[in-house]
Amino acid sequence: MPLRLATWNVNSIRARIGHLKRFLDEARPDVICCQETKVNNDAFPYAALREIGYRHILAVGQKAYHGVAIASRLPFEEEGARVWCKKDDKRHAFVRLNGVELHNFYVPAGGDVPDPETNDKFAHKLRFLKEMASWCRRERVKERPIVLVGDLNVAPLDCDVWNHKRLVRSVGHTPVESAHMARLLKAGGFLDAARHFAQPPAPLYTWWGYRFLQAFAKDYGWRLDHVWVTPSLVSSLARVEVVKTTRTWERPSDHVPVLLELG
DNA sequence: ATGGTGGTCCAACCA
Repeated sequence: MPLRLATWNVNSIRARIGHLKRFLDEARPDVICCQETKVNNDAFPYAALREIGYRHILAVGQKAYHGVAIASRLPFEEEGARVWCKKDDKRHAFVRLNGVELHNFYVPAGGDVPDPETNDKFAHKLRFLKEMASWCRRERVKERPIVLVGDLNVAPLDCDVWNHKRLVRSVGHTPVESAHMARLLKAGGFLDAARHFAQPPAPLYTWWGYRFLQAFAKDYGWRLDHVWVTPSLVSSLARVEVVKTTRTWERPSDHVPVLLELG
């Protein structure tokens, strides 16, 4: 039975609930993983999602910042969340469904200056990626059927940003971040599923910033949102699609959804 | 070289 999964940094699930419902109606994933929900669990829009068939919901939220959620048409066989870097800032949730473990991450953005000595946010980001890698080794992630998705806030390849040369010193695309991500991929034995279908040097982006108004029109994008699978799931990979159209909707999230289909 | 916008929640932080 095919399984359709989506990941989307919605940049506030309450501000984006209309877009989220529209996307779910059009793309019809079985499961959606959201990041930056920016809402406490007691104010989470459970009813709006249950009304359209996503009856199983795991919200891991807090007020104003961060927050992740998983909403599903299929029941969860297990669910949970983990604290990373000893900061309980709601950046991870996981469920098991159809025998597949699904991990939803929101990696710290890292601030403006790519120097861990002077910028605590950048140091936190690197620590977070390192801790993810040691978790992969400790939990023997590569031996299990796992899908890891989310806003990982790193565009690791030259063709993951609109201008590599110009952005190579910018947070999100520095060599040190790309190296951390490469080690994480290796530690979990993950395949970067989006790049399985859109091989370099094909450009592929999931985020176009708000600050420059023409960013989307000029395709000044970054690939910050990722869908990875462990080796036992590689043979069932059917499709990955970046759904750019949501970025054209009124008052959009700066990120767009990524769809993953396992056949 | 700089600043630009958007969300949360009403000042200032984060992205």
